[in-house]
Amino acid sequence: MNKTQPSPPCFLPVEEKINRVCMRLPCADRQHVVLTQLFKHIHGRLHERMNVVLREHNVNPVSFTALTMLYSAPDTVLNPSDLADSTGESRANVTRICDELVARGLLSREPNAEDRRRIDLRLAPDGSALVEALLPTLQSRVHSTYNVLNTKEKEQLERLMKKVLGALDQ
Amino acid sequence: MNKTQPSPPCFLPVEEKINRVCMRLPCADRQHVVLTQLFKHIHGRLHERMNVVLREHNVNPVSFTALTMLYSAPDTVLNPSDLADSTGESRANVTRICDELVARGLLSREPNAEDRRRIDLRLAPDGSALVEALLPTLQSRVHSTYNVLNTKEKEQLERLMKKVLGALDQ
DNA sequence: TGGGTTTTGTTCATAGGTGGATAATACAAA
DNA sequence: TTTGTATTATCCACCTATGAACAAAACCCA
Repeated sequence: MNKTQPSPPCFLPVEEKINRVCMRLPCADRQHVVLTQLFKHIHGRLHERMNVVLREHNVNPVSFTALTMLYSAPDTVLNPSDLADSTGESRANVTRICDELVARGLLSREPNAEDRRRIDLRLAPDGSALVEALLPTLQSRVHSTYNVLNTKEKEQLERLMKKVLGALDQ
Repeated sequence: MNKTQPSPPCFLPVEEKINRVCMRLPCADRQHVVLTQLFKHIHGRLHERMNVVLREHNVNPVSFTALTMLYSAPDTVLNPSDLADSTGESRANVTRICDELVARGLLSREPNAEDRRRIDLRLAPDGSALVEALLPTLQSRVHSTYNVLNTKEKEQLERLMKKVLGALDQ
């Protein structure tokens, strides 16, 4: 059971630079900077890998997240602002994304009967089909990465990240 | 000692949606999707927090990372492609960033004597001063987040993330 | 019933970022 | 030397994302 994990080669040069910064600026906490950079790098790689898979189907990560959120919604219907909340994108961006998805026939816009300010975004059959086709591929080509961790490690990682996110939430 | 960490409120709606997706698509591994979303959300928050601090000094995160990498370099000199590697940005983007930083007098461009294709980017005194002024602020307003974790948990998190990054590296 | 305040979705100007083409230089091999 | 290939930095066209401003509709409360 290894206690210390060797830095992956791609991260070594970055870690060296962090070490040198901290030598010049003793106030900086090396480990905290390292953690932030790790988050940045991992997120970047994950995003890039998703992009490779999605680009083959002419979708970008944000559009795909939107489709997935719709897929999971009751009746596969959401309003643009729900979608903005779910995806973390700005409402302006959601408008643009939906323009494109509607043009491709992956979802439809319908006026909401109860509140005339609202618009119902409904996932079209082609949209459902796309989500069902892509998720397994993402599963095997992106999410499978986590299988370097054993069950206990995955649980630890989930727990620690939720703790950090909670602290970032205030 | 808590074994399970409650999901922070901001993440609950996302986690619910993930659960519903996985109910409709049993092939999807719920935990892997959750981990990926956690990386995305944490990275987003960290980036946003940094932005708040940096914007007060009219710098964006990429520019600041570039300045920091220069700050840590021997003689505070790097070539544009070194900088692209260090920051993870494209070389085209580095050119644009440096245009701006040079215009603000934070660094200078000098021809490299040994290889005339190269350009030496040298951190100017104002650039050093900016790094030294901003790092402690980032430390207290961003990196301090990690203090919700105790020493052992920080080490665990660092170890687990390095393991994941290593797997993403191939 | 009115008046102000919120919420919703959209538009627009602009900033940020990328891939591909390009010119200049270095290098390697015949 | 010459010739071809690689590398370096830059420029350009294009795509993506954001914040501010806006109009329309809903809400709230005196």
